[in-house]
Amino acid sequence: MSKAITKRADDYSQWYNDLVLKSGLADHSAVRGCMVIKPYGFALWENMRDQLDKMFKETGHVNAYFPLFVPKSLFEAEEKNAEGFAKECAIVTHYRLKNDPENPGKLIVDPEAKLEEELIVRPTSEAIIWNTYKGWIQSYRDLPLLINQWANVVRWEMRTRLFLRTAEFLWQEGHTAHATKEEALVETKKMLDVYAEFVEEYMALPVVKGVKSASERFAGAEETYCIEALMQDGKALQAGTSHFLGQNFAKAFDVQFLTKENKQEYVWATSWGVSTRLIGALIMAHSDDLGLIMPPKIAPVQVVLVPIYKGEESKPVLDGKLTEIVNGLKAKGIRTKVDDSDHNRPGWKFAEYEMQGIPVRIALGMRDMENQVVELARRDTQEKKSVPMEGLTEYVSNLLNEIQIAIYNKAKSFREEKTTKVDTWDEFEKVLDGKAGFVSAHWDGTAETEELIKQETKATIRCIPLNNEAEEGVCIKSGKPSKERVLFARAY
RNA sequence: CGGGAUGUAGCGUAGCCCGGUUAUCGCGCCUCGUUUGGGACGAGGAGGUCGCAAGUUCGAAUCUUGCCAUCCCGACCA
Repeated sequence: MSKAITKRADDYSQWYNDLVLKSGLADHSAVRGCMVIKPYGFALWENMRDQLDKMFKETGHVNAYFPLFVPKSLFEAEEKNAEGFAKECAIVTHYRLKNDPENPGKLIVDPEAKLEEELIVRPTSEAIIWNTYKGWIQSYRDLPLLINQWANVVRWEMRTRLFLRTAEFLWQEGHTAHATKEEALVETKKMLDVYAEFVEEYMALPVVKGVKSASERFAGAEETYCIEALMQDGKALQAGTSHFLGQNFAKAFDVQFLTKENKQEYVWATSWGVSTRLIGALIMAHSDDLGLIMPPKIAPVQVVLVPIYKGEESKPVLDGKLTEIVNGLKAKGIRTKVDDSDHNRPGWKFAEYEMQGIPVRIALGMRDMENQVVELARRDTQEKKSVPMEGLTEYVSNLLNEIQIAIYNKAKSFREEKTTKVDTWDEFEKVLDGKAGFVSAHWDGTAETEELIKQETKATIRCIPLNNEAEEGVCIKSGKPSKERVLFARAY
């Protein structure tokens, strides 16, 4: 019975959904718009989280934790931020249930237990954090304050999608305070670089670093930097953001410090975050019709070993050899799994671990024992070959690195092939509807034109790339002059 | 919240139009045995408020009404 799933443009959503469910990363939950992250999916998230955490610490940040609930009065303090999130908040209004007098055995919300002030379940933590920072910052000596938190947040989206847009999701959010604008800007860009490095090096996913147009900016930010990735259906995905918040939150929460010169000044702020959405990006960018493809550096299991028994007497022989191989791999820090269960046959196991995207599979049978080889299959290219047992650990270790690079290069050439420069409106529409992907085009810089383009084509400005070259041109829509190209795409 | 579709076992489904035995089939699950180089085979077995509620009827998975949920398309978004 085949579990194969097909990736076609017209049912990409279905393909994606099947992949998430069948690979064992996550399940739909009983709660609307939420998901259950299963152990395999969580192991992946832990690997990503640990690596990011390490990178945050290397750049001088420390972790802390702030409350889930934000009193409404704090939430509304920074007006733009509050307005931006107002339409997607879960709100706690009561604190007690009681027995339903009309319905024995059932509970109702106790109307007596209404909160005087509603609590907002954080959709992001700027408000509660800046309210706290107010008490922590008095002097320039308290700065910079470089704090990150790993947390869950809730955004009551109309439409949800596994990993990409769930009502509750896991993320990290960094919130920093600085004495000067320049320093805060450096921090904003530094963290964008950290994200780009993580996503490219560890997730093998090339990204475009850029800055958002005003209308795509984070609510309450002066400038939003982002990394944008391209999925296999030609749609773009925002993979991470880093915001320069100016003094907006400092002013809203009255966070001032005394400078060396004994002057009161408002602090400068940044915030930055990535979420479990990155897992969605990983799935959509690398997978094929056989299932997931995990980049070795973050794969929960890097090598799976499958013995192929033949008769009772083969078991101790093969098990012994497998233990030896596994010990060698483990000594090199390689994450392994041995599947010696006898209720599934080898063919079943092969298909199953391909679905899970385990980068390397080693099969060992009596035939191999005679020849002192193993059968080694790599997930990304589906190549199979016999490799001598002698020097196997070294071979596998090198292969994992090679696979990591190969996956990245594949995704990168895909993106390059799907990035098109266009100079006319006709061409613009044609590319979006046919080839899709990123479209690099001139834009007059106005929100009106941006909105018009969005209305007519559903394409948005993903970003203004940071490494952009100055180039004189005319806007594809309005014909007005433009100094640089921006990146358009349809997006998730 | 607008437009469309769908709810039958863990999953996928037949039956519904035209009401009538014990609700169909496949996968998965459990037991025993034989197997194991690409998703094994045989025998036996467990598992169901047919989304919920009300109505019509001698009788409802099937007809009617209301509600709920899910998915897809819009608006919104990490």
